Amino acid sequence: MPDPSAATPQPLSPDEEALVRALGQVMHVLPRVIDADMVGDRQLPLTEYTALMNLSETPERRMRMNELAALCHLSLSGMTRTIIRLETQGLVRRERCEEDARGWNAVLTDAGFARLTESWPSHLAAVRRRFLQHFEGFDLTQLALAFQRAGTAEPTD
Amino acid sequence: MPDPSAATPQPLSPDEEALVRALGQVMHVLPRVIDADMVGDRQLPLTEYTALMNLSETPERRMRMNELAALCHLSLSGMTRTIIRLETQGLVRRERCEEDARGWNAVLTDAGFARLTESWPSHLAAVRRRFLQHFEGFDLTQLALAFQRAGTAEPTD
DNA sequence: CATATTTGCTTGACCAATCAAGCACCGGTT
DNA sequence: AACCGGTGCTTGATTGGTCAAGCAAATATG
Repeated sequence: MPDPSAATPQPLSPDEEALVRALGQVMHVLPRVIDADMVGDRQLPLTEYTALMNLSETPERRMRMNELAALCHLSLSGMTRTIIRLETQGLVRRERCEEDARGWNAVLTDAGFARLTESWPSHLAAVRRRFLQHFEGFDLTQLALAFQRAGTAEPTD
Repeated sequence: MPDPSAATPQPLSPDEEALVRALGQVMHVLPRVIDADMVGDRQLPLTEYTALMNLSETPERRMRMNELAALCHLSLSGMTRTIIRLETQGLVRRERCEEDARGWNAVLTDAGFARLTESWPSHLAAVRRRFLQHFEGFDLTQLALAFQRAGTAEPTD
C-alpha cells in the first residue's frame, strides 16, 4: 500500500490505462447486451437464467437459498426476491428444508427446466458473440485463472 | 446466427466455461470492492468519481451532459441524477450552454477538482490491487484491444 | 414566416438490487 | 425444560439506475 500522504503515486501506463477503461466499458455493456439478447429472444432476464441454471446443475435440482445466492452473486434478500419472481412464473417451487425447519429449498420445476433448455442456446450464442469471440487466439486457461484471482476479493483491509 | 430450432448447439469448452464464470464473478465483485475501497477511504462512490475524472480531463473542465453520459457509461437521465448529487455537494456546477440554449455544461468546480485530486491515489491503488496486479505478465495491449472489441456492442440484431 | 419535427435535457414511474430489522427455529447451557 | 445467543430467511426502506413522457429551444419545411 503506497503511503496516502505521498502526493503523486506512479500513474498508470498507457497500456494499463487502456485496459482499465476497456474493462469498465465491458463490465457495463456486457451484462446489458447479453440480457437484452436473451430477453428479446426468450423473455428470460440474465439473473433469472442464472438461478435456473445453477439449480439445474444440482443432482436433485434443488438448493438452499444461501448457497444459491452465493452462486448467483446475489445477496440473500436479492435471491429471495428473484426466487419469488420465478415462483410466480411457475419455474421454481419452494419447499421447507427437512433437516432444518428454518431453511428453504428452491426447487426447479419441470416447467423451469423446460424454460432453461429453451433459453440455453440463446444464452450460449449471446456469450459467444458478445464475449468469447473477441478472445480467439488468447490462452483462455491463463486468462480464466487471472480473472479468478481478480474475482476472489480479499476483504477491504 | 445459429438456427434457434437446432436443439443442441456446441456447448462451451471447459476453458471457455471457466473464463465466462470468472468474468461473471469479476463483473460483480470488482466494482463493489473498488467502490468500497474508495468510499471507505475517501467517501466518493465510483460513479461520481468517474464523472469528476472525465470532467477534469477536458481542457475547460466542462462537458455537455450528452458526452459525459457516454463517457461514464450512463444513460442521460442517470447522468442528470449523478450531476445533481455532485452539484449539491458543490463539486460540480451547471451552466447553460452558450451556443445552444437547450444544452447544459457540467463544470468541475475547484472543490470538485480538489476532491478528485484527493481521491485519485486511492482509486489508483484500488485498481492496481484489485485488478492489474493479477495480469502481470500478460500482453496488456492485446488484452485491452480484445476488451475494447467486447465493449463495443453492436446493437442487438 | 408559421408550423412541424427533431434535439437536449429533466422529470415521473418503476425496478432490481442493497442493507438493516424482524421472525422463526436451532443448539448449547444450567 | 426454560432460556439465550446464533442462524436462515423474509420484509421494509432506500438507493441508483432504467425507460418513457414532457418541455423548451433549434431546425427544417410549406
